[in-house]
Amino acid sequence: MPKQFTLGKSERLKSRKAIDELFKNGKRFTVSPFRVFFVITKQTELQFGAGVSSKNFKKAVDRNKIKRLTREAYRLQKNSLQKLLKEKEKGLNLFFIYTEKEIKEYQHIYLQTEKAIKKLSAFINEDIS
RNA sequence: GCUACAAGCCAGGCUAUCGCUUCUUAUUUAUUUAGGAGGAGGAAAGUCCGGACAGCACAGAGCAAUGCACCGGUGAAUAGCCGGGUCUUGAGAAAUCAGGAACAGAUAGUGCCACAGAAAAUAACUACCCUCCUUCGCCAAGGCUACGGAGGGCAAGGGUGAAAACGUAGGGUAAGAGCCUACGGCUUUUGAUGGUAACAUCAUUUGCGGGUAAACCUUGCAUGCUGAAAUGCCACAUAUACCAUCGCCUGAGAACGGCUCGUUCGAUGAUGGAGGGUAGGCAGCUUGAUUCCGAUUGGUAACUUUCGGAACAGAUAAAUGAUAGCCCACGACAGAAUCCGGCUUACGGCUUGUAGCUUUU
RNA sequence: GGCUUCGUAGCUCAAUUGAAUAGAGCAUCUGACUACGGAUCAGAAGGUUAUAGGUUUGAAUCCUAUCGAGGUCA
Repeated sequence: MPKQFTLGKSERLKSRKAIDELFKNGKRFTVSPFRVFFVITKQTELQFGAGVSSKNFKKAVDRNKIKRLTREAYRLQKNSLQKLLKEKEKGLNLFFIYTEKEIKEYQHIYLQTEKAIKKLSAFINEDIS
């Protein structure tokens, strides 16, 4: 039986080229602390990345903290997206950028990530129809 | 008890659940799953110094640029560290104690020193003194002499200023002056003694023409440049096309990565513009001048010799986390990116020592 | 990871080969003008020159360290 709540290397957005493409041509929307970039692809893969601007957070410790919290919230909630994509036979490239200037609590980040994922699944449904 | 400084140590722990990453064993071999082991710091930071390592260059010469500047030691090396000297600040009656020093040269040259002040640097001006001339005045008719002029003495005094041409005392003189003498201060030469040396002490000798070199500069010493986005290999991909300028051996330019000489190369050529393609993987990549502990050799010390033991991450959009519970001091500063040695800065707790203040006895 | 520039009134800038009260404009405050307000005129206040040391008789300026804000190199 495979694990559910994983976030391994293959599930992260790693290619520099793909990221450049995402910021150039991807769609975007904003949910409270995050600005979400995404692109719907033909490969059936869900790839995710997170980032924080060094202008908003000067200390590397703070940036790491936020990225970890974001990854954690995404990891526990990405299953619904994965299921949807399998049904529709599509892929998705995702990037979350933290835009607030203060560190929020995990609970808040968790809730906002949930909203973002709901919005994403709505976009996927529209794209198909 | 509080505060400051110095030294040393620690950098929350345990349990459960879900996760990340490296290595390894087994299973399967598109690779997945399971087990085991490991997984940020004292500053990982600032990038202020010094190296290792790598590439290019390495016939050489000159210029420039940058850095350093008391002595000795230490170490791979430094602007680090240790010890010493000199100067200096504070405390003290003193011995001494505790700091600080960018501590070569101002007699190689140039520049600058506001205001004030006569003058901020070859000493001029004023003032003073002597001789001569003129003669207002006085007069006992011999002379004396103000002011002024000429020549000479050049040197004390001149209220300022941060700073004014050694200080004090005496002699000397027409008036004066290190002009001379004594004491003191600084300085130059030579010698002796002590010390590896800086230097110290003593003797001898030469002087006493400000400050500023964190102004230019001079002297001595050192330095080739670049920096893991270095570099090597594999894979993939295209554009020997277009425009401008120069040039095709009477030579554009390139290399010697600051410049010049000089040397070598040099024609489907060079530079610039605009544009096209690729930005995947492996090595470099983590065990090395390594760090720590114990004993030991040498040394005042920094450090070091030998032996034994222990420890040491390796990511690549970038790994150490999240949630819940318990305990305590309720957790500060803060996240490796080629690797080491130092310095600097940020900061929680505990222990020890020193100093100060306060309270009680 | 490397290199490099800057920091002056609330704001935008001067003064940068060291020389004494650090200056200008806008904004602020007070007064005049007006029935009131604006504009205008007159005046005032506002600075530990980012911070801490040092050199110098004297530092915004020179030097060192720190803090902060940019820029740039594939």
